[in-house]
Amino acid sequence: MDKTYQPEQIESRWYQRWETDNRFAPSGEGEPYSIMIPPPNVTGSLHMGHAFQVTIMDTLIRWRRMQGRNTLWQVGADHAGIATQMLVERKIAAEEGKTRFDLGRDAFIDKVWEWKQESGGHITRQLRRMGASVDWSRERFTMDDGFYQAVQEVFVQLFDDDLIYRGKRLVNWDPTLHTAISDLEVENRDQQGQFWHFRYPLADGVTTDAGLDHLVVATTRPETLLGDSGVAVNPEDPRYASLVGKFVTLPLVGRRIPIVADEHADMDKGSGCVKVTPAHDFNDYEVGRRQTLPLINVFTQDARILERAEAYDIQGRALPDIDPTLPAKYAGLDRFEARQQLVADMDAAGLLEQVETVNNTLPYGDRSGDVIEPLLTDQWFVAVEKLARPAIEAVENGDIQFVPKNYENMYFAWMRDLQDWCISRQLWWGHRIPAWYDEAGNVYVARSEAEARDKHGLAADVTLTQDDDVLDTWFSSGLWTFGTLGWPEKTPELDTFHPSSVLVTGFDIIFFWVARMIMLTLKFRDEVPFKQVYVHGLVRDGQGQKMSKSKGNVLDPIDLIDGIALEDLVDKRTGSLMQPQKAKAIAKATRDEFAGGIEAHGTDALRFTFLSQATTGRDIKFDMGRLDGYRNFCNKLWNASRYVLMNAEGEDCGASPEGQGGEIELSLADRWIVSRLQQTEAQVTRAMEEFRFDHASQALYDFVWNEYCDWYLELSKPVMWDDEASPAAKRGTRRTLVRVLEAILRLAHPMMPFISEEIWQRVAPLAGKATGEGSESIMNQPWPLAEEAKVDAAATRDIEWVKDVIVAVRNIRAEMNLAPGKPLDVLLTKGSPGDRERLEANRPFVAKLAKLERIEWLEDPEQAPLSATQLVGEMEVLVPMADLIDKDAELARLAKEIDKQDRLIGGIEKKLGNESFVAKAPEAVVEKERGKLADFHAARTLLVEQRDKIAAL
RNA sequence: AGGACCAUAGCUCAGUUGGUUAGAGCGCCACGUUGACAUCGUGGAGGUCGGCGGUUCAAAUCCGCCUGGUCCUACCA
Repeated sequence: MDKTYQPEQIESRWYQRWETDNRFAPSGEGEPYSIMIPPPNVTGSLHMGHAFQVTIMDTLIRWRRMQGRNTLWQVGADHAGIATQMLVERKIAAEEGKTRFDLGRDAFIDKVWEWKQESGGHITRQLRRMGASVDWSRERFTMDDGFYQAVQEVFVQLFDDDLIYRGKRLVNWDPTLHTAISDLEVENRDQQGQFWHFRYPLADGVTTDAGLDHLVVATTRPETLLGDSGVAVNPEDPRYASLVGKFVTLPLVGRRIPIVADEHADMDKGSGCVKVTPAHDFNDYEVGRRQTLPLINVFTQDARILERAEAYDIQGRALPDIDPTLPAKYAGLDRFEARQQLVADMDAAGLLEQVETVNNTLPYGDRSGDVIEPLLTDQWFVAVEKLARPAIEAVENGDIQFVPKNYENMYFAWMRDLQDWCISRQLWWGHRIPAWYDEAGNVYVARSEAEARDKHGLAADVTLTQDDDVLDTWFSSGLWTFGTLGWPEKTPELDTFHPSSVLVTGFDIIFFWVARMIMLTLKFRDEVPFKQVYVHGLVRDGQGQKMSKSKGNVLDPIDLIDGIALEDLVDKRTGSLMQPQKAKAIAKATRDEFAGGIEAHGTDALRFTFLSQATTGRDIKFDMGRLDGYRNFCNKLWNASRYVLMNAEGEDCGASPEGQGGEIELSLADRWIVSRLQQTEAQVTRAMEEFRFDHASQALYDFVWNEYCDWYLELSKPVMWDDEASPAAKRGTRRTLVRVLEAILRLAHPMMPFISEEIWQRVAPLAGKATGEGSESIMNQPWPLAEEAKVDAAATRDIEWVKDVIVAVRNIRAEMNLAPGKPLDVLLTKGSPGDRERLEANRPFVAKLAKLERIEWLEDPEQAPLSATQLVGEMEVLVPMADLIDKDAELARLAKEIDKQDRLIGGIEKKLGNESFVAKAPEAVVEKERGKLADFHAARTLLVEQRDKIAAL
């Protein structure tokens, strides 16, 4: 083995080997356990969030596989409609200077598939680098033929059950992408805006109670004035009661529009009058519905002003009686240009009463970054109410459990207030909606054109045209858990692996994805998609900032694994910025934070870092310090293994149960470490069951470093290196060294798959685990099971005593400034017979680890020479110090120590002096306090004696 | 406006059902290269657990209020 741990040399090799050996596929034996990967965008690349999520899933899968479960980790990718289409559009614009319209639908879709072929492998290669033990043979894509069949089936059935309908509705329209988007894809951003107060003249010579000939309405969106179809006042508002039913003349347009009473108008805001534009505002849409006002659309799909308005009733029927005339000067103007022009015109007409500056929020499309426009369009919707009810119940009754549980509230809150889901998108890349129209505009929904004709008895000469729209990406990913397993076919995989065991996901897509999966799966499978949802937090940078390209604080998991030079990192972060002026600041921040670039840490260290930071549901601030620390941990494990192999390879390790070479004798240390191993196994298993990966990793780390390496390996040296140790003792220690290490590796494997496999291959044969020509892998070894019978409380107490004595001597060395390597003589006194037995049983260990030349009992404590002292229980450890003591320094130190004991004693005496404490606290607690008091007193007495001795010098 | 979560050492975080001399890693200080590891070893310094009040024999832990931070939902005509 190399002297230092070199992750890059072992990681790629092992992953290939596992894959070739087909170790990721389900075993076909044992209780099923399955995880469906949240499908990443097919053209995307792996970011820190993926890496974190993949680590958790892989740890669960490897752990369950070792437990003998029949595990399936289903892998695949999402076609990601909008994101992918935008990407390819940008690409062809850059490379060929063309738009998708230049190419046409079919040619454009071919381009997208080409791009998928080219770049689709990127993220799968990165998943391999993370060590993800997914079953590649079952890889799926949401645009596969089979998956498309599932999507169609669901659409048609929902339509037949009246759960899908088509209608002209107000939707969130993205004027850049020319498509509807769902509420969830809208991002609300705070802005400073203006608030214009306009005068709307009253028609027919009517005046207000105050004698004015106009009403004042205010708006942040003057351009929508063109589409106003009424003015609302509150029904309770006495100021305007007489005006309800009268009309105003819409300025600049000249349309007569009614004054209606509606609770939407707030008496306390502004004038109490509000303009109503049902075709361009969601609230006004509702007012329009209640008051049967016409919907007057004045925008094109680019959000430019129409030449002639389009008027509809709430059912979407055209209203030919409404005069569609709009002032010609606005036609074709962009909404923001129109706004300026309109305000200027209102001002010129003397109708602008006031302009205020206000803070408001504006809706932005999360993909395009453009301001979203509520626009009246024909769209397909899922009626969610009926689907939501069982989905809520499934969580209420525990069929689905969220971990951590508080996300259930978030889920309920959203599900209780669900709007119908707009599923059509005016895109080309996606699942085309299986609906056909005849020339009269009648719609036929079916699995194919042929089926549509058949179902509705349409003659062959009737021309049918398929709907141009595609489905929301989340519609197809909502079928992920069963669509990947072959539904609508009846497959054995569906029977075996559905419902899946646990969904591992971020809280940000509970609404987008989790909720919709639950609804659709319950509807079509009549069972839940997964039994548990483990919700993890967001991976943020070291300062707690969200990682984003525009902030230039993104870390690439692959760079943490392989390392990256500073200049390359700077280039990566400052290249292709939307706002190039930020490049300088980003470059500086990067140089400051990563002066030497980023070293290679390896996948195992990265995974371990994620796991150690994976506390329940909280966001994690990614800590480079911990990454370094866990890389060091890998190195520690590596070197501990080198030590073990050095001592065990080619030797008799007592591998066979009978012992190959004869008797086996286990030392105290051997029994102790085996005992602690059982406890660690139980701890790690329990933590995994509770999804507490931080506790699991911590327990392993502590055991390996602080017990196995720091103590056990040191305690093994006297046996391994001492010629006087018996062959049976050497055999016992070798056997323990090897077996405990072998168990450690299995315990570590789900968290650190590569290093554990690499070392295990060398260690397993020595531990009696035959590997048959290297065909075995740690992946398929049994998960370590704690054996209660091997827990040895007496050995633990004895080792604690040995450690205490050694630490006492080390303390004295440090306090007295004695060189760590200088051999010392030590006296023990005031001990019990038990102390003497322990010393005799462990003398070589104490001597070796504390670097002592001699250890002697002092029968008469009164005879003690001037010494530095430490207490181990009742027993005193003395290091004679005659000439070496700095009297003043030592007196000062002792005074401080005595002071500390006094404080402790004072605290406990106060407690014990409190009658209600003694009366009400449990007996055990009181006893414990008494015990502590005695210990503190003993320590104090010793310190005082020592002080008096030194003072007398 | 409503709700959720968070506040513990310089930094990143643990701390089950109230009872610990409040922990870990990194960083810091001192000392140390003879045989697994300087990606290391030994020892150490560093915290009135955001503030105030309450419940209790006992509060980092339970309750209330306040402050600061993050996020979600809604509203802003």
